Amino acid sequence: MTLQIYNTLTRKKENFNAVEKKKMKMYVCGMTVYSDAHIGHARTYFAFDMIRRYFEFKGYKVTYVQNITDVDDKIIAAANKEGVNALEYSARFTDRCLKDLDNLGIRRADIYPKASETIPEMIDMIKDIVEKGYGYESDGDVYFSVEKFEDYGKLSGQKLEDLMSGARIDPGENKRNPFDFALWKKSKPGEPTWDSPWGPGRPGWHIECSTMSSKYLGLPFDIHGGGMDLRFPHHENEIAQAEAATGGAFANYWMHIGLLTVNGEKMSKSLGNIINVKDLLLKWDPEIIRFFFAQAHYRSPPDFSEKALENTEKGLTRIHRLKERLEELCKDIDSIESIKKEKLTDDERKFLQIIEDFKAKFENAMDDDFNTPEAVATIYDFVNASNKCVEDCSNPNQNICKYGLQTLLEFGKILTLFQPKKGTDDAIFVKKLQLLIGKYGKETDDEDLDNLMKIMLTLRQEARKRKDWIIADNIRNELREIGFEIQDTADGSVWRKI
RNA sequence: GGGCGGGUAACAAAGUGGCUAUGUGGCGGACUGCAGAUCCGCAUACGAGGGUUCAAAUCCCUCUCCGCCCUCCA
Repeated sequence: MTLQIYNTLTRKKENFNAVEKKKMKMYVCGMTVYSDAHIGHARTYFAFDMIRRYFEFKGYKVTYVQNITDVDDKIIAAANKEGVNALEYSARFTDRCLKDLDNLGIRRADIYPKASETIPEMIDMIKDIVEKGYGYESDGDVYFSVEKFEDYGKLSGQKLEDLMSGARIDPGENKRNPFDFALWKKSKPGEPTWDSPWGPGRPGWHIECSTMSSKYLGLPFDIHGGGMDLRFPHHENEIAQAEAATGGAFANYWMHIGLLTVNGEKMSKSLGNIINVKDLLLKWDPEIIRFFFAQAHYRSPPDFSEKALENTEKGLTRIHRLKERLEELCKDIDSIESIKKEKLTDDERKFLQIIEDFKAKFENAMDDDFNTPEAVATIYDFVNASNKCVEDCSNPNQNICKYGLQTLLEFGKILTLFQPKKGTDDAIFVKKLQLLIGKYGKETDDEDLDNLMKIMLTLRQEARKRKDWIIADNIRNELREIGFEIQDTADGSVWRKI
């Protein structure tokens, strides 16, 4: 199956055809940097990270550009309130926002162009637009004339007259049509200002994306994306500007990410329910948050809640358990030897088939417009089938286990799973274990986690032998409290960090 | 008013003209000293009404309800 993408422009799923063979060039509208990154940003950039990863998996060389809007009304307002320079202010938040997303485990784009560093190119594009008759100057401002651009409305599926009927926008004294939008804004006191053929001023919002995308990717490029909210007017205007200026096509596929809600409500400043990434990370493992995103299709609006994260965590743990189980089963081998089918037992052949099914189904799901919920379901199918298989075989073939593990890791990586955890400090666990061991009358200054756990489990095993279930259960509970889960199996007790 | 997208079991969330989605939760069983993990089994679905079809939750029509966008927003 070939990769299909739902294109907002045509409102259909289309086969993906790259502009340049085996390359994928993607531009995503980035953050306006005047406050910390929130979970809505996270959801959108998770989606594009996943999309980029899947293209890489498919063998594409990806160029991913995500702009930083660092010149904007809200930034200026916030900076003025604090009495600092607007560009310094936005530089500070650029750093903070990108770090928030780093901490969430979302991989960075390849290029983060800033509006403030692309002004000359924007002025050039505005000049082209005006020269070709699509823009006009009006008292130091420059506007785009939507009536001149025949295709205006093609992305959002609206005609100009439709827009007019429900218009609630300010006509604007200098505009010829209420839907005309600013390409260049005349300088006002207290604002960052650049010189231009129309006098001092600053760029309008929409022009930066038309300019930066074409500057870094060339036209046309493959995918242009952003949050659902940007479809109109932002993306509509971007198309108008770029295609008016160049006369050619802009982006081939438009992708829009469904907006996240919080406890069933739209997330907004006025409702006061904005959840910052920083705050969320205080309580939740980033992998759980990312996996929560993966469980909803990128075009649907997921509803965020603590309950949802709790459920996500439980499911994710099952996947991790299988991963650990397979790791244990194939720990003696470094790499897979070629698997000779004719030499396999029935059970082994069955396991191999489970893995092959998993591969086919996972890729099919992802090829179908990045259907991550279905892809996740194939992971669970794989988990269930593997668990059963491993249980049925007394001594599973290590090569096949390794093959299954590698497949799981490879697909997990596309969904951003299994990233190395950030320095969990063992020292605190060591300390707690030493104390617990002391409580049961043994002293140790051993600082090796495995050794300490071995001591604890031996203590418990002795209690179990003399059927002292109270001590045995206490030890199990106390270990759980300090972060270790104990399971008694036929081959003895095993532990894992919670 | 215009545009877009939805209504699936307790909840979340895919899919689809006939074949178990999946996860969390619930019930029963195996295993266990108990628990946990794991496995097996069970229950609860496709907003309403028409139509097409051998067969529709899936296609068509009508109705209804919900969300988002049309103002800054990922």
